[in-house]
Amino acid sequence: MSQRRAAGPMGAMTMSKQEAAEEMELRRGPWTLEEDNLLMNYIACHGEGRWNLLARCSGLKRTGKSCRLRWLNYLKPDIKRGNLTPEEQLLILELHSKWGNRWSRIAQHLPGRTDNEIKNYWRTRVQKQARQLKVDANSTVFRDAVRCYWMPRLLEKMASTTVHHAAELLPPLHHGAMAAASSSPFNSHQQYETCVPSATGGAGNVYSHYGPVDPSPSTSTSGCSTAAALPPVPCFSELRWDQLESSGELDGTGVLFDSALGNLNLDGLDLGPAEYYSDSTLLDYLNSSCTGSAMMMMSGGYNYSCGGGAMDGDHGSTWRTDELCQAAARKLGEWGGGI
DNA sequence: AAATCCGACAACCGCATCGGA
DNA sequence: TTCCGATGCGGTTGTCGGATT
Repeated sequence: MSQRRAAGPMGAMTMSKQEAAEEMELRRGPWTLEEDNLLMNYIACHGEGRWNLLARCSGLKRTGKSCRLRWLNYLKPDIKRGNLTPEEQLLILELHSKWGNRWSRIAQHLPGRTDNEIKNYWRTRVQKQARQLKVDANSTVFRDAVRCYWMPRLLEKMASTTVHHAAELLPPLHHGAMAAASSSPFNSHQQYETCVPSATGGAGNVYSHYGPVDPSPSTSTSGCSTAAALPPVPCFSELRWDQLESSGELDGTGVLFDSALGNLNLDGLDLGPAEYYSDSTLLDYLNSSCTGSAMMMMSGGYNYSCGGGAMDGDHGSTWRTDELCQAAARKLGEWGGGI
């Protein structure tokens, strides 16, 4: 890394010779192993804090600020390295929705993770998705998208990596995250009934509904809460969306797949390429026994809806996998419809 | 094989706040 | 009460390494 100087040439000219000399000696950029050892040894002997004093007395040619940052973000023994787990990601999404960019506050709830790490995660992963969706990451619309899609996916990941009920393994705050995920407007059967578009309206649309994720472990017998019970599912992209003919008309709330554009829409908002949602599934929620689950797919005259108790497909199936077709039919049977 | 692009993350900067003199 | 140094926080930048062209 280059050894940048804090002040430009003109700034240096205004310094005293001594100040300039001191400034010249200050190191910047990546820390060396020797510097790390110096810092760790000093803190081992004298403890944390008093960073400017530390910087002066330790022999490090760094600012106190730089020493503090290096220690807190990298050298501190309880720092957790490696990728964020789905649990941690879920917690970040939930806490950020509550507190915004209060990184240090969020970090307090993720032991071993630093505010810097969380901030970087948000900027590189979450904001990237927002950019792709052409929405502001702090907008209500994006937060809803996170709650409706991202959180359920993380819950699925969590469930797939544990043999126990996910909720039982999580600290209380995670229940909040689950509740947020489950409170999606698409995750309540009651709400669904009021928001689902007409099965015969808007030809060419695909509506999907993510099944509820019950925050309460005690209600797992309903089948709604046990993400762990969801079967392995084929990739969403296997559905060959590109073969669906769509007018793109959206009626009511839900998820629209506009196959003409290849994008998903949420309540009229362009959510970007369908592939982005590839590992989420219409299918797993259809396969789940949750009664609140619902999905609608309307494409070029092939109109299906699940969850409202009706499903018609007079023009034949446009489902692109046998699994999805079977699951839809099964779900439809449960709800009293017919394919 | 070289050049370019891009994601990830460490580090820096400016500002706000705190606390002691 | 005011001043000033120390510390904390969030935004931004720079660098590195892997992927892609």
